[in-house]
Amino acid sequence: MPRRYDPERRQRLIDAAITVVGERGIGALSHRAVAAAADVPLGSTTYHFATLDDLLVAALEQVSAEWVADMERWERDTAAEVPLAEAMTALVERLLEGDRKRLELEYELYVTALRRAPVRPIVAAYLDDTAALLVRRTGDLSAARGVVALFDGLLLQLLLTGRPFDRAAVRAAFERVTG
Amino acid sequence: MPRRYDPERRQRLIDAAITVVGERGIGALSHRAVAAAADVPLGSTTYHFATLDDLLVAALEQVSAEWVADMERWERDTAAEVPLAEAMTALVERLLEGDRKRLELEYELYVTALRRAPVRPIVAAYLDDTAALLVRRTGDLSAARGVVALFDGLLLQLLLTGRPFDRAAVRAAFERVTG
DNA sequence: CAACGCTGTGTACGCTCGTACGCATGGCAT
DNA sequence: ATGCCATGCGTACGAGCGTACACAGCGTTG
Repeated sequence: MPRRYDPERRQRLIDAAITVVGERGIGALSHRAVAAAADVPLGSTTYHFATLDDLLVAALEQVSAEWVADMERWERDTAAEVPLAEAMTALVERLLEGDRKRLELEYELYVTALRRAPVRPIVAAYLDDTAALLVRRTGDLSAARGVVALFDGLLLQLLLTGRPFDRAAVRAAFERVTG
Repeated sequence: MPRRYDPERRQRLIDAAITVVGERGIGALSHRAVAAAADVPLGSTTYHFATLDDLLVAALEQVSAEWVADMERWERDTAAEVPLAEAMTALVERLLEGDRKRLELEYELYVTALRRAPVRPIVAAYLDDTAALLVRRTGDLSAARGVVALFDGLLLQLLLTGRPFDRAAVRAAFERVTG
């Protein structure tokens, strides 16, 4: 294979890692899998990311940043008059209709943080950022955290059971917690 | 090693698997790790559980069953007059003071179910059983599911951030959702 | 009491993996 | 123009893994 000049190599490896993890789970992340997905030789991955944890952290940081940016966009685009419960319900519905693999990855990220210290700050930042975002609507930080908790719990339930999305039930739950 | 007659072998392997998974995570589960933890030869684990998934499912079924039994005991021992929000808050507090590894395992079980089909029924049963339990208090199934969602979301947040348990905030959240 | 079959044991094969390392190459600073 | 060093590439090593399998011992059934 001819040597290829590739100044974006590092970023492309991160993207490939996200693809691998999104499609096959964090457990399937390996230097080799990423190398194959990015179509680069094995040695290249170990050059840019000496250990597998480095690669995992870089990938999850990007996933998390994109997720938070998404939430910020959502908050900005939601009129202040819309009741929070309604907005949250619509958000859950939109997410479930979208890329489920991405949601699964998000929650895999959560649980990975439980066991792997280097991942903890990423999740902590996500939780803080999201709560800070919702404070604009709830006015109270504890309440915002409660909304995040309900949001995560409901999404997990819906993903796990595959139960059809019940707008009324979800909205009722959010109404109680945001009321 | 002399042959040992051991009619409880299978159960002891399951217990060993739970120990391994609890201490080092589901990713660390292997025939060899379980064999070492149970102090039996490798061949024995493959005899009782032909594939690793069989072993994982058996272990997680037991974990889940114990968990549900715990919840049932808790519900039975909580006087009907105690407001649900107060009871839930006390439960969360008790759990956080207890064995955190066990909680981590519980949520690892959740996320594992997202990717591994054989584990899904276990989690689905847990969710159904827990909601059925709480219906006795809420009277309404959707509301019960909402309580479970908030419960899981809050526990995850507290485990992940390591933030100190804030009884007032947790209770306020449950009070809102339990109306 | 015999033989069948369930249970227990040790070993081996083939695979994937993380990681290390030596060499090649060419962009860029000088 | 040139030389340096960041980057790219291929390979190799040792470890851990799932799984298969042949053989050994003993409880049970007839």
